[in-house]
Amino acid sequence: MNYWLLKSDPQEFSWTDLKNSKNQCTHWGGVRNYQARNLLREMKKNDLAFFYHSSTKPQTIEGIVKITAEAYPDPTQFDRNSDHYDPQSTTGDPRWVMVDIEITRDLTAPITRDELQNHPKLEKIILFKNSRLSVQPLKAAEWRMILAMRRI
DNA sequence: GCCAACGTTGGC
DNA sequence: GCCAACGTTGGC
Repeated sequence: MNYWLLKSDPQEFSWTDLKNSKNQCTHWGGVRNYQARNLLREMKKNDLAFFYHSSTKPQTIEGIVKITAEAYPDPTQFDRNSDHYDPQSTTGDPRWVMVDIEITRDLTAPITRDELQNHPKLEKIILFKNSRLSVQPLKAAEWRMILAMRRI
């Protein structure tokens, strides 16, 4: 079992959008960064991830999702009309992938970036090293410490 | 709002 | 293959 943090700009796709999606499930893709792509490929079914709102104030962990489908080609890379269109990617050798996620639980309240930063033992998480990375792995211990910030 | 950091692109 | 230039993101 692996643990992750997935960043989403709520103006593009928010936790509320996910809640309102059919079966509270969605494709999670549009990633066009190799490091993030490689991490997506490492995801296993039933891995858990925090859903994190980026590019907003305050930035927050909104809830927990489960990986329901492992990496498969992201169709938007072949769609000329998509913002994520990549003319250099081919169906024979697709460059970008997505996974499927589904809500497993809400938090009692969102956890802000400030709260994470003030936690004495979370200074090593990737969020504070490379805050721009849109898919971030978390150690099991880190995951538990973050969860413990909300008694759920 | 500014600017540093990051990742990508392109000229050579 | 190097590195300058560029666009974007995010910390402050």
